[in-house]
Amino acid sequence: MTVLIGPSLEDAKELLAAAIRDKRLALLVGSCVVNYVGRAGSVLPEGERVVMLKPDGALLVHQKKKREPVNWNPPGCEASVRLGGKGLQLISKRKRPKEQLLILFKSLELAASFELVDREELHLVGSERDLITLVSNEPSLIEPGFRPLEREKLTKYGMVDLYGVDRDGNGVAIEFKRRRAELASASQLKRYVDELSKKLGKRVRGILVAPSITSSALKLLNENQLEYVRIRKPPTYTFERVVTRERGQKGISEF
Amino acid sequence: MTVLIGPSLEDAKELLAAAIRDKRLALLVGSCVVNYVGRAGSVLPEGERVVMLKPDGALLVHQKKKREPVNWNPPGCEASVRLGGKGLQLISKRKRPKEQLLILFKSLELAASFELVDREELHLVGSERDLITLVSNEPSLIEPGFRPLEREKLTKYGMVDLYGVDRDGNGVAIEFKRRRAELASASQLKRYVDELSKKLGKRVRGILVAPSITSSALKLLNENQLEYVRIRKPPTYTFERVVTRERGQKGISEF
DNA sequence: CAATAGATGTCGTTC
DNA sequence: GAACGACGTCTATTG
Repeated sequence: MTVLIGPSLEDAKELLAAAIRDKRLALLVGSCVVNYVGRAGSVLPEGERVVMLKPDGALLVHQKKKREPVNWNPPGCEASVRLGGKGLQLISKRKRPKEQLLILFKSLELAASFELVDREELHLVGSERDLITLVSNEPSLIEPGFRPLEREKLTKYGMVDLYGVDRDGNGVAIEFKRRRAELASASQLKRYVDELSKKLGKRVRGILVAPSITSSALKLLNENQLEYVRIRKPPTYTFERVVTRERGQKGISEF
Repeated sequence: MTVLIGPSLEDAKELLAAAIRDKRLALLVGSCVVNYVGRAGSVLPEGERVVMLKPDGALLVHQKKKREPVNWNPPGCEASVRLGGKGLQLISKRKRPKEQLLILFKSLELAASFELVDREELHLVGSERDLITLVSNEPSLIEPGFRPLEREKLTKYGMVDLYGVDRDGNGVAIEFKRRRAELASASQLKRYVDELSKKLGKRVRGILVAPSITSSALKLLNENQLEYVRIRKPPTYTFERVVTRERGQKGISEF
């Protein structure tokens, strides 16, 4: 660990150069101008920000608000540092797509580098994948007689989360959402069902499984004879069926 | 600015408490365990990370790789700090949706807080909005005789980027993408066109405008009599038309 | 607040 | 590398 408080631009340059060379994480706090050109382009006039350069080449510029960096470059980029007449330049280049981020420091409050030791990875539960696994192992949660056949079934127009057959032998395409389903999800399901029923030459039902749904998404489902099954989030995991009636009215029946 | 190098947990707690109280940005580097519960849930065993607490309540936990924080809480959250038997606890709570992030520091290499002075905002060019403005001001870029009528036209199933009429009086719905158009964009356009033609009771053409398109997205367009117009990115801004032919063949003609 | 869609989205996975 | 979709997406905008 190296920490410089209120360093000169020269000293900060040395620290940065060493951090890049030794693949250490660098933190800079100071007044800078930021310039980006690539997929889009941006200018950020001078102000005080926090800059983080990671060993994998990721570069973040954070203002004092927001979760998102105001400017950045993703992992895999090459950083270099240069001392020019206008200040300390930190340049990060990306090959494909070609992008460049230039941070020009006018002054620095802090420059530090760290050898972060971290062999751990995040363990996350509650993703869409978990939901699909749950239903695959307990298909009756969807409806009695439902038999899953294929997970991530590839169609010409995208991948169906779960494909199977109902008790009558109809195809069933299921799209899962871990949060409230919106128009895009209903569109997505419709796209799969259209393609599958055409390809298989038989009736394919489409079911959207989500904890809740927007009214227009539900309407889109109704108008296309698609179905919605509500699943309550863990640890409850209750399933309900929203019955599609004529004229887009809806009703809920548990089973 | 306050900087503590290798501080005790007690000293770090004081610094953090003051930073929260005075709405200063805090930076912590040290060994910690991170626990999250909310929309999903996660556990991250002990390791060295960088933690950033912003004055707006945003909280970021960064590992040494990736652009994304491994855990976080968005702006608007309430942070508090506590010294327990197991270490220094930094707790961040969100009201809606209810979420909680707990960072438990075992040891610290650095604790610092800053009063960032920054009145500047990012100026970005090259977004989708810029593209729509360009075409609105120069409609012939789409085709001769195209007349834009409404931007962000609201339909029952979403907003059309640009709506207008062609030289024959047909409706024209245009969807813009600043990058390569994929299946979702084609679906989106189809959804708008289906709805608009039904509502208006007349033929409504659908045009997807993008710098490039995936083959399956183009096929979906073709199969639904939708069109694709290629636009080269700035500073070039050239338009080409990809002619939709029978049987999904494609051709390109400039004009 | 809900809904909708963009984003320099990023990231993982598969082909 | 291209395509496709999830993400604790985040963020802005509009009703």
